Amino acid sequence: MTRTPKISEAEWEVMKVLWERSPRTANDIVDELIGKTPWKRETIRTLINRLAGKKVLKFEKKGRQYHYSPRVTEEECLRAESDSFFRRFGPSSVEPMLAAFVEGGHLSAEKLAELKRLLEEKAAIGKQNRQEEQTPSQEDTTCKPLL
Amino acid sequence: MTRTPKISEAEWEVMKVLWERSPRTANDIVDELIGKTPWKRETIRTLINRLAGKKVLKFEKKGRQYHYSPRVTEEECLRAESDSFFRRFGPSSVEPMLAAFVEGGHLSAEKLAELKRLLEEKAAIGKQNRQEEQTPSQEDTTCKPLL
DNA sequence: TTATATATATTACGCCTGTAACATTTATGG
DNA sequence: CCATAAATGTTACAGGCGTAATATATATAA
Repeated sequence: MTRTPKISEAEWEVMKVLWERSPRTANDIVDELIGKTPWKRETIRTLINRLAGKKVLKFEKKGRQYHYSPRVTEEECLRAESDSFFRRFGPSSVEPMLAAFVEGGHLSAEKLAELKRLLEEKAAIGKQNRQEEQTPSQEDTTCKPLL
Repeated sequence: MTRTPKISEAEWEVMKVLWERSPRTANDIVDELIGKTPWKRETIRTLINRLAGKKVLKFEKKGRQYHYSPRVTEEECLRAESDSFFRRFGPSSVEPMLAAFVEGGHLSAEKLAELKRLLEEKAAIGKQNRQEEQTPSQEDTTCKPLL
């Protein structure tokens, strides 16, 4: 899928259970989300249908019921959300954002180390690119032009 | 302001011009946004009014016109957005997010260094907190319970 | 074969958002 | 004092989202 359609907040919860494991029947999804959320079965069904409508889920009929699977990966969706966040709030947003993450205390020391490593790695690539006049280095993973 | 109300994407553009400089008259805001956006004057007026309705702008009447100022800082709004992003996408989102930022190539080497420093700093504080058994350290800025 | 259970499909409804048009008030120049 | 311009205020309207209720189709048990 080239461009991931907008997945709303509630819909995202549905996607999460499917990313975790799929294919799954509607009831299976419903059962998992009841208990995790305050939603009625019908609400969850609506979300599933909307996702299917957006073509972000695929399904095949097995007897009387459908088995759903994601048609987009969590990675690409997260990527799209990140890009969107960035477009929306601008470069100056990154630092407060990261600060919020870190201060939220949700990040383990390992995660922190990992992020630091990521930054170092990217800094190195950046430097290299600057000398070599823009070698795109790997498959271009960019999604779409800003705005 | 304890809790920043939701500021929509279009509204955010209005806030940006006010954060840049304020107070400003409605026309001043309009003039700046026409040219930067495809919006009609009326549209921008609507956005201003909605923001005022949300009490996120304050204004004082000077003669025939109002002079608007933000009632919330960009920092606290960004903070709220970051928290929300994080709640929504979970801890596993942070790395892809940061990766997207970095790979987007929007970040200068300086910014990268700054982020790294931030991480180091927070890692140190984290370590300290862990020994001291969770000092909550500052006013609780959390927004609302998850779901 | 038919009633029942169970799965899916259709419809609802109010709020928020993007995007304006139209209406009203008011300061100011004549 | 009054008309006009310029500012503000009111209303609109469709599409997305949260949150369901209701209706329909269908497999299976009796």
